[in-house]
Amino acid sequence: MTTPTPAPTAATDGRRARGDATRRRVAREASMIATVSGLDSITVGGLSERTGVSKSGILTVFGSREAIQVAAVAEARRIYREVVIAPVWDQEPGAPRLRALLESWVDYLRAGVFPGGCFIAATAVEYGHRTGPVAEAVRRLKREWLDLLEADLVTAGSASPEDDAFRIDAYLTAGNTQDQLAGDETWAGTDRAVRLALAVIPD
Amino acid sequence: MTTPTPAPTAATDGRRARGDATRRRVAREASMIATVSGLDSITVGGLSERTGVSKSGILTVFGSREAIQVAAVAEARRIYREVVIAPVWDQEPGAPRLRALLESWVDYLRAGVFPGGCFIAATAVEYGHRTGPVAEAVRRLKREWLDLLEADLVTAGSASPEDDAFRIDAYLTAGNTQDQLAGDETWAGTDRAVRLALAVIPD
DNA sequence: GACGTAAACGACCGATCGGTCGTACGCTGA
DNA sequence: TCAGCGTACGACCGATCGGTCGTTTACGTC
Repeated sequence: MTTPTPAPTAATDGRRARGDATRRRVAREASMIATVSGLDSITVGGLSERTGVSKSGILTVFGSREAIQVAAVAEARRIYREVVIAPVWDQEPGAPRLRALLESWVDYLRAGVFPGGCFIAATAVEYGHRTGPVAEAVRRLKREWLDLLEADLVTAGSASPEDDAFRIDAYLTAGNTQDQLAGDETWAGTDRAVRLALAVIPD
Repeated sequence: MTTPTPAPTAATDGRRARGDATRRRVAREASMIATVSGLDSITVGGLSERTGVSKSGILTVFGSREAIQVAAVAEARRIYREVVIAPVWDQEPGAPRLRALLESWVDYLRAGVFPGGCFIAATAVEYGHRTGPVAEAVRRLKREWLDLLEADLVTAGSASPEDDAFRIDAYLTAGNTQDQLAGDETWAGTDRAVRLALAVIPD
């Protein structure tokens, strides 16, 4: 929040400083809603209530509801990279970084960064078979995550990196779902997921 | 309200034959919609268009939208038991039945029984952290499936049936999601899932 | 064949949806 | 200082949402 907006698309032009702040606030809230009720349940009126920005104010900045959904995915990606990936990126690539990544991921879940658990897990299923900009953004996000796992698995000397990335992702996703379903705070699902995922990593 | 609630287990009472037929037709269509767009996107108007039954006609039989969603889960469970489980139930319990179950599951996906892939995978995430009758029905369905796997894993002599049921379910769910995301008809995700799942089964 | 009741219908309700429009405010560069 | 543009607002729009109500249809029972 203190970073001087290294925004990917948003203009760093001083004239847009005010709008960018609103953009991010709304997009951030939208990403929160998405993990709880899905990207589809994002409504302009709902965002207006939560953020205090008027409906028309939100729509002047984003243009359409679909643009809000795309921005929500982008913001979730930004948060994900900041909270999960960045803290472990200085670790030695391969098995050590993978192990650190798993710990970081479970921390991110327990910290309640997103109120509805893992953003990717929540949206990948929902928009799996749809078309359009939102679906594409979701697809890209999931693909990016799997590629990240696979790259470090290659470095770690995995005999079948693609299979192993699939397995690790499957465990984490299933663990997240189980914890969401159970509703309790024991994190039994993610605990099991990380334990099984660690067994996949070579060495 | 004073909803008639024509019994959860469809009455065989002759007087209700007509209503039951409509009930099933609508519930079936609702379950199809749920796999594609989620249980939340079930609308009375949409069901009316697809089935030809009027909006008020649907609501006189079900009473409320929530009742339709619950019925959709129940109908999906019925279909699932009929298409996936029943055909392999005569197999020898344990490893043989588990292997047959995996093949049956992948057949059920490729046959396009549900247009949006696996019903359980689609709904478990969506209603994971909610409360109410619909969420409870979804939870029960998922629990039932995991228990089914675990029971046969115990018979098969698994050293840790709970872990192994978790792993098999995780693979299948992730495979389903991957195929939905890819959109192609190669079934690469479910192929991989079944292959990895088979490796989990003892013997 | 008459009767009773579940089933199905069309019309209609208030609420909310995404989105438009005209206007007012405030910051920035000239 | 002032013009210009990005930002934000309230009011309003047609469409659609879940649901209600009174009436009509169709079927099973006697």
